[in-house]
Amino acid sequence: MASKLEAFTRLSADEREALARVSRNFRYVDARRDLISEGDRPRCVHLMLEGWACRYKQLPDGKRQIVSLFVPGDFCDINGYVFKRMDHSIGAITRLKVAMISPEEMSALTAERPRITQALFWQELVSAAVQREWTLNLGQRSAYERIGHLLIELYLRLQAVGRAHDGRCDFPLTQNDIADATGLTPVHVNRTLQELRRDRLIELERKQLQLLDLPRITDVAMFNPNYLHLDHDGRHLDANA
Amino acid sequence: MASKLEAFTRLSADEREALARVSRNFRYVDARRDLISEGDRPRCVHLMLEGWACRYKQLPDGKRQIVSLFVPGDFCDINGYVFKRMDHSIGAITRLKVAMISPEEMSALTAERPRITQALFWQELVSAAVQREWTLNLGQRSAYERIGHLLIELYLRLQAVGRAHDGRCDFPLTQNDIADATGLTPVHVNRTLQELRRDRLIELERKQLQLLDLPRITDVAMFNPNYLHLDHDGRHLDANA
DNA sequence: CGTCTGGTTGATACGACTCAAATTTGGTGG
DNA sequence: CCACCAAATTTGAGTCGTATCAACCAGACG
Repeated sequence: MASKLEAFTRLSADEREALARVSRNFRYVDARRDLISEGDRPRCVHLMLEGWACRYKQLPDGKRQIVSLFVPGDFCDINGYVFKRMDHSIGAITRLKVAMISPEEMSALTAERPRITQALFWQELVSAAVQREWTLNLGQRSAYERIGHLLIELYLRLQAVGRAHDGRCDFPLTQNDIADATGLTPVHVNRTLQELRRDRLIELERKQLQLLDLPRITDVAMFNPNYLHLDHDGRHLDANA
Repeated sequence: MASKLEAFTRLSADEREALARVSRNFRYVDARRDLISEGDRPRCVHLMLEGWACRYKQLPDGKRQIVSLFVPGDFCDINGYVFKRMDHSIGAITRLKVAMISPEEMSALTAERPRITQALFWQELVSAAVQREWTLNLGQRSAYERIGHLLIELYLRLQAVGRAHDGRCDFPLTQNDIADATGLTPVHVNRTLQELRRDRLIELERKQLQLLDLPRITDVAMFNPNYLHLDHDGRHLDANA
């Protein structure tokens, strides 16, 4: 498992071993199944080992909003178990391999390992920054920009964990999922994707995304990578420095 | 200062005293001034003592999105100083009285005071939950519901710190601010507020908001207070229990 | 093969935006 | 206390982006 934590700071052999140990207790979840649902009592932290998931909220009238996406290496709800009840659901986009980490294991993992603690903390802060950027995305960008922005973000996040190269990456979201994440209708997502293709900015088929011109799409989607904090501000924690 | 922390757990005299001490180093900020701007290097935690502020992000084309609002008792960017650069700005809505707390003071405040640490942590988690709800708000609700939702949220948050009663509270946002927070145009906000007034759901003038029928507006805005976690899950930390 | 899910197309409707101007409010200085 | 100015709110007319509804199509799968 190429933990995302390595994107923040290089870990020592011991730290890596501890992470691997905690990941040994995993399970598989079918695509389109909930890992945990709104109203449930949270019991453990999930670490995504394989596949994509999403956090979503639903309205009484049936409308659904995907509020976050999780890709391999992401922890979800590190602190979730502090609340008595989930105020949202976590659903599998694809078939999933996830580690289940109990609060006790979590404490054991972080005790005496400040670099891991710090890296987890870091990831939480980045998640919050991403959530703010999504707010901006939904509030101020057009459909075209919004979808472009989403594609770039996911590409860069996958790249940070070694799962994207040369503008190419897996992209298992259906147009319906994209609609739920961007606050658009599936029909309009379809037409907008066609526009992006026509403009030679992307190719997207068979769950494979290719960004054809990263500088240009970055520009038209007004994508500013600041918020991902990928510039390794955490280097000073490098175990091998 | 009626600290918002008291909304989560009752504090002991010592804890309250420590908070008061740390609040002694405050400054005033004029309305419409930035407390800190995107790109700046964060240097301290801010605690809102008086007045309202917002967190916002701006796009190259000039569009602006308010991504969070801060009311008295809120800490902003408790962990902000972990990042090298701010990925957003904090602006004063009204004239502001804010405590400036250095990272060192922050450590001193929390060291040996687990209830304060816990309460701060709690507030961060609630902020994240609010951010997710805003994502839902922007993505799935109509203008009418969206504005209604915002009004209810702020009313309840103010109520939690003793600044709202009987459906009434201060509401210093201009229609322009509401527009920036809801992703609508000021003109449309104006018309939608008129609708809410016509439907006898709210009164809003001279920066005073009155919710005329909380059950009904809660229903039409599909407001579910879960996400604010106001149900005192943190009671077990009560210093006086 | 039929069925299902995901993707595509067309026609039409409507919610929210734009632009421009008028009006009201609140603050400031004479 | 009034005159003035800037900021905030309101109104009107016209447009546009996105939603809606309803088919239809393609590939995957049992």
